[in-house]
Amino acid sequence: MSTEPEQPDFTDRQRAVLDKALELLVEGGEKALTTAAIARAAGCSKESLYKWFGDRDGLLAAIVTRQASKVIPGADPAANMSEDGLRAALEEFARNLLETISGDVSLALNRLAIGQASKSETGLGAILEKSGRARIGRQTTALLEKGCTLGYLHCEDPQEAYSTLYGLVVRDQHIRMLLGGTAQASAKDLELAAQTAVKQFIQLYGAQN
Amino acid sequence: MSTEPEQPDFTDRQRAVLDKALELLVEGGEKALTTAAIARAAGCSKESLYKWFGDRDGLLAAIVTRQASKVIPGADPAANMSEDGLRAALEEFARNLLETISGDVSLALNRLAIGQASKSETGLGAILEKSGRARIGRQTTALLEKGCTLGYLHCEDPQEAYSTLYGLVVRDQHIRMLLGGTAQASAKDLELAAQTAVKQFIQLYGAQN
DNA sequence: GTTTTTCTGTACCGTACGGTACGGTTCGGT
DNA sequence: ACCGAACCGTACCGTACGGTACAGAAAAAC
Repeated sequence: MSTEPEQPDFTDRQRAVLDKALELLVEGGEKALTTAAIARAAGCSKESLYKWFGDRDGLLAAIVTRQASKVIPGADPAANMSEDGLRAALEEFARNLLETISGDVSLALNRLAIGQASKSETGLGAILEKSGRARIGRQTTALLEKGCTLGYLHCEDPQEAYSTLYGLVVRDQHIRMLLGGTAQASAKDLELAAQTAVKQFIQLYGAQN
Repeated sequence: MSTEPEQPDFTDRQRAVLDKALELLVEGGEKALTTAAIARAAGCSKESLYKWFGDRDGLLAAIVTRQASKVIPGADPAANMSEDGLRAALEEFARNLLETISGDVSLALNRLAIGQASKSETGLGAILEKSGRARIGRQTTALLEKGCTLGYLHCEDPQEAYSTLYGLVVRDQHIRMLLGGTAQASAKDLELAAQTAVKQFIQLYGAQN
């Protein structure tokens, strides 16, 4: 755990293979993600898969890592912004979050990581957590802090505030979708949900507190 | 879907087998839940398993159904209660919810259902949803409605309010734990989290709104 | 006590999958 | 033109698991 050269970079070819594998995963679940199927779909040999990724677990980890590395940086902290700017940024965060967690790719990856959670110490969940959720979390937490220093928000612990915001936005949608329930409805509903969540958040953490 | 004779009742023996199977599931994940292992642990033959439950999917469904049937009714709607009584009831709901979702059994069952979500139309997720989450949801929604009629709360849509309460209570704890992250901390933190969530909820939906 | 049903334990079958071996091919380097 | 590395395709191996068959014990029926 001390010195990890940690070569998370793959060849273009390997990345393409991982993308193909992810495609398979999305449309067939984990059971469809056999080494043979991946090799066939990606047009490579099983031997190459094992040479590149070690074993099946390594392959799964690579898939998750690769996708997690794709998360876009998102909007900047915005040097000086208005109160409405903050609200807009929060609403965009909420919209993005809802869109992301209801996406096929996100659902497939989360299902995969959750399925592996009990066995095998590869820790896909940790990868998802660190590369995906935590990163966007840190970003938004910084945004909240900014809102605090600008006097728009009043919170003692930005971490805590972020957690609350997350809860207000996601509610039980994520677990519902993971369990296979009907996907989040139209973009209209999504927009409305985002607005409602942010309104409630500001009601809790707004400056008039 | 119209007429479901639906014989969810099993022999005592069969129930014992299902409990043993659940035990296996909890401590080993789905991969440990082989028919042979269940038969060995429960002291019955594989043939009996197939006779009683059809096939493996039927067995899994039976496990989930059985456990879902165990959810305790919880506190009554409480005929006439004080405002503090409402708050106490809400806090108890929050505590119970956090305790439940962080329990080994709940995590194992949710992981199982999520893992099966992509394939096989057995719909374990639907069973969990209907028997577990929805039931307690309806109950608490009724509680919120009561709070409204008593004038303690001010909400247009109790369903919506319940959803918000859920989000405030659970935040991202559930998905974090499903992904394998460290379990919820001490009972002290749990109590504090419940109180905070209810306080925020009342701030949003309290009568002074 | 005999018969019939239900159960256990074990052995068995087919299949699917993870992982490996190997011959043949492509391709860049020199 | 030649060499060697990387790679493809396929065949192969071992194993694990879902599901079935069967023989004998237990127990219930009569």
